[in-house]
Amino acid sequence: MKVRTRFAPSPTGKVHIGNIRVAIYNWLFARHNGGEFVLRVEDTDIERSTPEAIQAMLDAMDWLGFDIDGEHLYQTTRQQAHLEAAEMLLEKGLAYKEDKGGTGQGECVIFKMPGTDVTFVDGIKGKMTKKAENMQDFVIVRSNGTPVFHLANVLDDVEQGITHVIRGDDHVENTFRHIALYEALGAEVPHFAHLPMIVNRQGKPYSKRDGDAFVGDFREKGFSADALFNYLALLGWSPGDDREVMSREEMIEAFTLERCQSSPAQFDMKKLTWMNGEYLQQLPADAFEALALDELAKAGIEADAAYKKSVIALIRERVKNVTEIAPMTGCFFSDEYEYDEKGVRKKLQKDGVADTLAQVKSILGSLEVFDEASTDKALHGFVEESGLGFGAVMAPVRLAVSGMQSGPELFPMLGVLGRERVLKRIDRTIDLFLK
RNA sequence: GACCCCUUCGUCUAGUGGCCUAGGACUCCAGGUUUUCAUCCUGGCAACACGGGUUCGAGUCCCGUAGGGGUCGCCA
Repeated sequence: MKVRTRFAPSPTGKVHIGNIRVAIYNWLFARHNGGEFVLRVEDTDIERSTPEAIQAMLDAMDWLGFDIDGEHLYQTTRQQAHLEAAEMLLEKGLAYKEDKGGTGQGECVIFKMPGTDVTFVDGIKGKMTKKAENMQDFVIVRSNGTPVFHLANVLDDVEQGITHVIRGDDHVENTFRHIALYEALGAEVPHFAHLPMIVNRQGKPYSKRDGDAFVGDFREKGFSADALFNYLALLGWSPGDDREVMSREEMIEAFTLERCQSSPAQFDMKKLTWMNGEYLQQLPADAFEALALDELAKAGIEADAAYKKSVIALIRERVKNVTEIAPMTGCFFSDEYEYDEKGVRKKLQKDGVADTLAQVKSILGSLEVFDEASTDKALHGFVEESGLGFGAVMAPVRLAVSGMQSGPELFPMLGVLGRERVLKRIDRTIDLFLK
């Protein structure tokens, strides 16, 4: 039988990374087995399942590059079928009506547990058993006539032909009940696998307070979808060798449930950041350029196209996250950059620096051609003649033309900035700090 | 409290009875490269929760203990 897995989110707001990780594992499992991966929108909570929330969820899936098979199933369209199934269970005596707890709200439909132990083999945790005496009957249709999650979920999984239900740890208890439901319904029981949860820095499950755990937040923070996908896939699963940065094809090829961890994993922003940098560095030069150009546009930076490209090439190797690009290149596009205070104190405001900068300015001003090679040669010459150390000359120059203590290599930077800017900035620096 | 589950470096993990004086990655630290910062290279710190078994031999199997998590809704 063809493997078919599903992702069944209730679109009640933002998509949590814990949920998306479950989707990733479902997707990897399906693809590894040449099967299908479908989506079901559990939108029965009318209050919170707004069109916007549904769209946000779909956007997140799309951004992460999920290819979803077939049509999406919206649970609200299935209510009739759910109710008919409940009716059938009632007729067969597998469920009964009762005003549970005597609330006066009217009668609800309650599923009768079969009175036998329930056992299943979890794809991750192994054999799981629950004794009959530890399980209770449960409501499947509310007294207001609407189906409850358990009924809807099971029926829809049957409808969609789901062969493997891979979901969060928090569903383990439900699974015992669901299996009883499948059997009462005369449906084939699928395989189950329960993934442990992701926990926060304190080792606790994510709560609303951990506002940084939504897919959209990572997107806004400049993480690449591929890096996030890869990182999340590795949070609780490993290919069994030392590979970490992996393509989707490699992950699909290596993925098995047996290799999934059965204990919770802690989310580590530092490692995600590292991985994001790896993905950025792996990018072909033109792809990186396009990305960077986009960032500059977002920051409202306008400049000559060729100039922008040469600036981008300068910072290419140092970027770990696209959001660093605009701040890092600020001094190339505007004279209004800030000076690093500490750098000014340590490198600029020292005896002789004014004189050094004046000499550098005159040397650079008299160059026939002004580019990386010529500035390199001229300033090295000056360092030797003057007997000053490299640092004593280069650090003030860097600070003068960029305001920063660190940054791209100095000579390429001078070449890109061009003579006019460089000379003007040296002048200004002397005026600002050395008079 | 009852029921279910989990437990290898700070973190993610490899490990399916001998290849483990426990390997990799992130982080951190030191050194090298670099005019500077970053990159890069080299090295370092750092773990089998605890206690009993089983076995010639246990991180690996069994039993306890401790700690952690999940569930116990006419939520999903």
